[in-house]
Amino acid sequence: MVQQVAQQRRPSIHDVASHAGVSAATVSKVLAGVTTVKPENAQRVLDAVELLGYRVDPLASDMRRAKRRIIGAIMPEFESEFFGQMVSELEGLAEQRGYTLVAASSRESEQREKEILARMHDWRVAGVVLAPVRNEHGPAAAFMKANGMTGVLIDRVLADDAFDTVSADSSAASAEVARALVGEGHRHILVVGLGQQAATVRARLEGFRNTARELAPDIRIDVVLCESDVEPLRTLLRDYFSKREAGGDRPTAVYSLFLKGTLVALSEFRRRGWHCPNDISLVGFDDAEWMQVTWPAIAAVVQPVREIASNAMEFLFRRIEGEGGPPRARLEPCEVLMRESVGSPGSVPHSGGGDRR
Amino acid sequence: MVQQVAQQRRPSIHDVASHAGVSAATVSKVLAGVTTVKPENAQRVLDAVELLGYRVDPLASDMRRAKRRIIGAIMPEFESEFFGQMVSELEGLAEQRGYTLVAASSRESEQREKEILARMHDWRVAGVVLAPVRNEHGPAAAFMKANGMTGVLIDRVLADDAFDTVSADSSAASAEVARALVGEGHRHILVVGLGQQAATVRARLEGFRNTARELAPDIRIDVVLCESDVEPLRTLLRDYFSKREAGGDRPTAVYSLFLKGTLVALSEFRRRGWHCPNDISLVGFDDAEWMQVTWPAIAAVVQPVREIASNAMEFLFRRIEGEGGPPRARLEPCEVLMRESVGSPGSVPHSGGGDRR
DNA sequence: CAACAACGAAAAATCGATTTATCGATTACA
DNA sequence: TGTAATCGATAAATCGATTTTTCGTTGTTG
Repeated sequence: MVQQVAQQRRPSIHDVASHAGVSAATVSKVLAGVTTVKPENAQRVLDAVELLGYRVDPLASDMRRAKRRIIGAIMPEFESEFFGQMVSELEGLAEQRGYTLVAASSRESEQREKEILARMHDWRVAGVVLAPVRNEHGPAAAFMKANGMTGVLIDRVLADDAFDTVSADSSAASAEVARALVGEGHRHILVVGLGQQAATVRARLEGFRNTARELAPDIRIDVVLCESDVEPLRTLLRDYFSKREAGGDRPTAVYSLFLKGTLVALSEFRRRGWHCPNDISLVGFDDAEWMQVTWPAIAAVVQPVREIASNAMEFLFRRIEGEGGPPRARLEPCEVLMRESVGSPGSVPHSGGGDRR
Repeated sequence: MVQQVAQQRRPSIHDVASHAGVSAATVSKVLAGVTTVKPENAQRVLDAVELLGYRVDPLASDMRRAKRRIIGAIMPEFESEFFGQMVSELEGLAEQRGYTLVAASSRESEQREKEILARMHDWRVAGVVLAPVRNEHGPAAAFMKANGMTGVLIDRVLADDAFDTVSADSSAASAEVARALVGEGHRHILVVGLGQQAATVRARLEGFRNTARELAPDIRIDVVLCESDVEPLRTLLRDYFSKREAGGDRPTAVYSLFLKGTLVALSEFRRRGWHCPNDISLVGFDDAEWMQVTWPAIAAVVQPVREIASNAMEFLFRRIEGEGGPPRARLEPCEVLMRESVGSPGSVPHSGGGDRR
């Protein structure tokens, strides 16, 4: 039985060694699974470990290695389902490999992002999973490059010349959204995005625009981008709709390229008393649990969080283990859930409930 | 200027020492702000630090202390807004004090919770902020006690004989919800909860029930609890409503004691084609961003995340600094946002939009 | 002028592990 | 029988800091 006494000082490897009547080196070897230890001694070590309730101090253990068994994860925020799930997945995957995940949030600030990265470098983490605030060309990625850090870039990123990247296939998903909206008969669509996420926004926008124009050359696509913060979008959107409504040529559908945009759009619809899909259709990039229980259920692009996480970790650990070769850029396919918020322009709403995944 | 060369090995304190022509001990003292160093030498040390771009290795630095400058945070999950915000807040507060926050998710498993705690103990964290899966009497808290760890319990917890606790004042908030619902004329209300969160659920339920009965002695309060998992709740709720509808005595309002319950309730309403608040009113414990943009906006109890986090950290650091005295149990007041999902039984919906906080 | 306090900095011990070098005992081989 | 190879285990070095101890100078005082 383990001796569960509330002792002030935890037993060290030397305590185990003296209890077992061997040296600390021998204890270390037994615990590392080295076979050149006499079975009898090994057993005595294991007994002493059991008796004292000894556990290796991961900090001390990591001291002697150049790379510590720590993976750093930097997310733009923790508040959203997407990044919450991402951290959760990454945590599990790191754990599986005997690593500890240390997660930090950059709070959508590139300045903070870099500071966190510097701190992770201080910790001599074995690798970093970075979901950059803006894109792969930010100061954080530059810092990683300059300091020879091992890392993977995810989410708001397309490809990089130094790091492996993993992200959702925004372009393909957007093309599918375009097919759906054009198929429903929409010929005037507003796309809402965050300009800051340059690469991703471009991919999503182009993927949508190209397919839409291909299917309906006469289509009109308006774009409202807000540069950095989300809050200005509220005003931008309000002004946009006021102008369009005055002109009598308002869009019949909105495609939001990011979650907060979907919320802002819904908020604006509610302010104007518009209902989906009768008054306007809505599709959002990024799914959330609530979207399927509202009236109407909101159509959304589901990002493959699990796949992104597992590929990112897979890539990362290969690099940690010294694998060379050019950086890989991986795109994971998304699922598009067409729910009740989408209908034909001026149609009656769909019947029946939302999907139940 | 800092020499930003991608060097293979980072400079150690000895490198700085030899560059400055002093001993490592002196470098350490200068960096710690000890004043017994000759100004001239101090300057040379600082110059060498600048030149080499030296930064202290936090792991090595922590080795010599009994408690490391690491705070562990254990949350039941990362996916929800509530715990996401919580981690974000805790991270900031730990950072302010020069500590690193290592967050882990127990994934609603007490088994995992204890394992994580053991790992944090291995790391010799200075303190732990634990949001237990169930309540303060779980194996995790017992482990902390048995090993003399410093910690604070938050959220699903009321009071403890060993640790400070900080949580939302569920009881008061529930009383306010009761006043609102009874005030609207509801006399048959269903309360939905998770039995596993014993203490919290009891506080929320009793707070609601006591006030409701006080205001309307003839009120009927049904309770549907599901023990551990959320999924069974879906079935329980379906059966409950089927039976009630058959009996012709279905409730006119639902109060969900936790977020997922609110989602399940909404999902069940949608399945039955019921609309809030005409067919039924709904209030949920725990607010989320989307609740104010839906039709109708969902009434909710807003937990004071920031206050819980800052009090928890405040308590924790006081204990880390050796403060004694009996454990404190702190309750933070909630805000109740009565939105459009609440109305009088059989009434027409409220006019106007949702709130814009 | 000898004795002693004060000061600043170097040397050494320490934290808790891992890894390399070393050492003694046994076995193998010439 | 003497030397070499092998085996198992220990001593010692190492990781990168902090903290305690020691030591050499200066400066002060009786």
